[in-house]
Amino acid sequence: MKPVTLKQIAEQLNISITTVSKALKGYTDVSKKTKKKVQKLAKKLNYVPNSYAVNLRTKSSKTIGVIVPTTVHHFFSNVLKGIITVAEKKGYLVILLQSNEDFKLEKKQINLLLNKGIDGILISLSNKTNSYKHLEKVMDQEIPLVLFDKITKSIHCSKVIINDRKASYDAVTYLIKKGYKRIAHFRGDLNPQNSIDRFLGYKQALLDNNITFDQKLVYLCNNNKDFEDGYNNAKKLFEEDKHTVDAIFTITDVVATGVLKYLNDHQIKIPEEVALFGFSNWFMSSVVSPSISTVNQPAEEMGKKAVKILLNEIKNKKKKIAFDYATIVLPTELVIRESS
Amino acid sequence: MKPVTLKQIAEQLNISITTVSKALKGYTDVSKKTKKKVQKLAKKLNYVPNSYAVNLRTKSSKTIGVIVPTTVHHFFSNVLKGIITVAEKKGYLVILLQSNEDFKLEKKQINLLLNKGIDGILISLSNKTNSYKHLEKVMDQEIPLVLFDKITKSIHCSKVIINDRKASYDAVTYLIKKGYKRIAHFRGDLNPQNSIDRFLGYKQALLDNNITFDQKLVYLCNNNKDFEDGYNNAKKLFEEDKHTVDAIFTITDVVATGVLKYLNDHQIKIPEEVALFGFSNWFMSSVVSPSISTVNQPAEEMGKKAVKILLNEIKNKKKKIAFDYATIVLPTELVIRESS
DNA sequence: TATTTTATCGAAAACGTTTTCGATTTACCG
DNA sequence: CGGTAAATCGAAAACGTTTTCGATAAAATA
Repeated sequence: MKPVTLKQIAEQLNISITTVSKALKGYTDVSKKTKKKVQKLAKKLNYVPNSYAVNLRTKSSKTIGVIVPTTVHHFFSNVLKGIITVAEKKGYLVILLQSNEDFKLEKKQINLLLNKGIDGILISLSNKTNSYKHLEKVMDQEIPLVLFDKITKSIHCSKVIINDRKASYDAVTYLIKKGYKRIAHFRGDLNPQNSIDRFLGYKQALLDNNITFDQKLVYLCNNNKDFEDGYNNAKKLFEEDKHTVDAIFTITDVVATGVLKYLNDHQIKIPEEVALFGFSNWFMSSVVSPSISTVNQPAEEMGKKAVKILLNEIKNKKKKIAFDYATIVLPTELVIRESS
Repeated sequence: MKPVTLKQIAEQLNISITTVSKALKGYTDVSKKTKKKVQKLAKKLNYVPNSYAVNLRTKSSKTIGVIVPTTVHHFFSNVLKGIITVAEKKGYLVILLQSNEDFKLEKKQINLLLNKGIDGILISLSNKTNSYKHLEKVMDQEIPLVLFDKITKSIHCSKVIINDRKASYDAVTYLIKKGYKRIAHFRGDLNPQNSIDRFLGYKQALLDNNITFDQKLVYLCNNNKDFEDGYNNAKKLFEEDKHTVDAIFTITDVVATGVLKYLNDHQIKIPEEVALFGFSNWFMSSVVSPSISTVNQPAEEMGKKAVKILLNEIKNKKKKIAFDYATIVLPTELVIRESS
C-alpha cells in the first residue's frame, strides 16, 4: 500500500499533475470547480505530499538542528522544551544532538547537520570548545545559526544569553551586604564564556566592596559531575581552609547541592557558619533543607527566544531580506532562600 | 557558493554522472584509475551528497522520530541520551518531540513524523493515551515502531520495558520483611501500564504476606508535578490517617522526594516513624537526607536497547527479511538506603 | 466581427541522486 | 583469428514535487 502521489490523483481525474499540485496549493489559475474536485479526492485518498520530493524541490526541510552539551541536565532539558514547543508550533521539527562536552564530537555533529540539510542550527557550546572554525563553516554556508547560553563572542551571529557577569555580581554583592566577608567561589570550566563571566562578576563584586580577592578561594568544577564537584570541593575547602570561609557562591545549583550535602553531613550550619548561593534556580534548590538561594535563569524562555530568532532568520534568508544579528540578554533575578 | 554536485564533477572530468556516482560508492564496474580521479576531485571540491536527493531516491532519510511525554525529567533525559548516542553511532539522526502528557498532541505528532518520512518511531506513551489508532496507523504504513517504558499491550510491535509489577512487588515485600505493616502507596496516573503494574505489584505483595489491602492508603499522583504530588499527598495522608502508616511506597523518586520534604518539615523521623521507598534511582535520591531506597531502572540502557531494536527492524524491512517483534524486559534491582 | 482581456490548463524542466541495462572495448583462450 | 568473457562506461528512467511559461478557450470590449 504505497502512499498516494499527485500523479495518481491526476490520472483519476484526467487532468495534469501540474493542475493537481496547483489546486492543492491554492494557486489562482485553477478553477473553483477543479479545485474542489482535487481537494475532495486528495482527502479521500489520504494524500500527503512526499517530503523528500518537497525538500529536494524547495531546498528546505523544515527541520532545525540543536546541539547541547548534554540532555541530562535540568537547565538544558528546559531550554529544549522551549525550543521544541515553539519550533513545532511554527511547523518545524527538531533534530537533537548532544556533544557530551566533547569538542571533537561537536565538530562532527555540526558537519552531520550541515550534510543533512537542516534549515538552521541552534547550539550551546561544549566546555572544551576553544576554536570556532566549525561555526564559521556554518556561517559560510549561509545556514542560520543561533548560539545560546554557552556562546563565544568570536562568531558574528545571533545569540541568546543572560548577563552572567551582572547576575553573579549581584549575587555576591548581596552576600557582602548581608555581612559575609570571606566568600569562596566554586567556578565552572575555564573555557565557557559564562563560566568566565560568573567568575569575573564574583571578583568584581569583591573589589567594589574592598574585599581582597583570594585565588585560593576559587575552586574549579570541571568533571562534568556537578554534584560531586560541589561535594569534593567543599571537602577540600574545609580541610584546607579550616573554616575561615563564611560563604560559598557556586556556578550551578547542582554544585551547590553537592556542597549542601557535605555541609549537612558534617553538621556545618547553613547559613550560620557558611552561607550558600547557587545559580540557575533548579527546582530542587527550593526543596532541599535548607533551601538554597540562587539566580533565576529563564531556561525555557531562552529556548523559545533562540528558536524564534532562528526561524526568523530562516524566513528572511528565504525571502532574501537582509537582517542584523541580534544578541538577546534575558533578565535574571536573585531568589533569596534560607541558605543566605 | 552553491554546494558541488555530481554533475559538476562529471563535467570537469569529462565523464558521466553515472560513473562519478558509482566511483564514489565503490561500484566494481569503475576502473581504479577513474575511481581515484573522481575521489580526488570530490575531496578537493568538498563534495557532499545532497541528502534531499538521496532521500527521494532511496526512500529513506536515516532519521528516526522519538516522542516522550516530557524532556524535563531525569528518567527520560537519560533514555534520550541512550537513544541519541546509539542512533548517531549507527548513522541515524533523532527528531525529538514531547507530548506533554497530551493525547491529542501525541496523535498529531505521530502524523507529523509519518508525513516527514522518518524511518522509524520510538515512543513512550502519554499518561492520557487511551486509544491506539495512531499507533495502528504507523504499523499499517509499515513504519518500524518500538514502544518503551510507557507502553500498551494492545499494539503488536516491539517493546522495551522493565518488569514493573515484579520490581514493585519486590520493593514492598522488602518493606514487609523489614517489619513494616501499614504501607501506603502513592501511585501514578490511572492509564499507564507501568503505573497499573506497580500498583498491582504493591497489592500482590500485601496479599501474599497476609496484609489486607486498604484502598484508603492509595493516593493518586496525576498532576504532572511529581514533587508537589508527593508533598501534598503526604500532607493529606498524615492529616487523614493520623500517623498509623509506617511506610510509603511511591511511584517515582521525585514523588518520594516530595514526601521526604513534608516529613522533614514536620520532623517525622525516617525511617523510624515512616519508611520511604521510591522508584527509578534518580541520583538525587542517593543524596538527600536521609537517602531514599529505590528501584534502579536502567534508563540509558532502555534507550539504547530500544533504538537498537528499531534500527534492526529498519534494516530488516529494507532487506525484506521477515522478523519477529521482541519484548525486552530489562532487569531492575532494589537499592536500599537510609530511608528504609 | 475583430480584437483584446481573462480564465484555465498542461508540457516540460528542474531539483540531484541511484540503478538498471545495454553498449563498447579490451583481454583471454583455444 | 574467431569467439567468448571480462572490464569499463554512459544513457536514461526513476523518485515526486514545484514552477515557469506558453497554449487554448472563453469572455469582454470595441
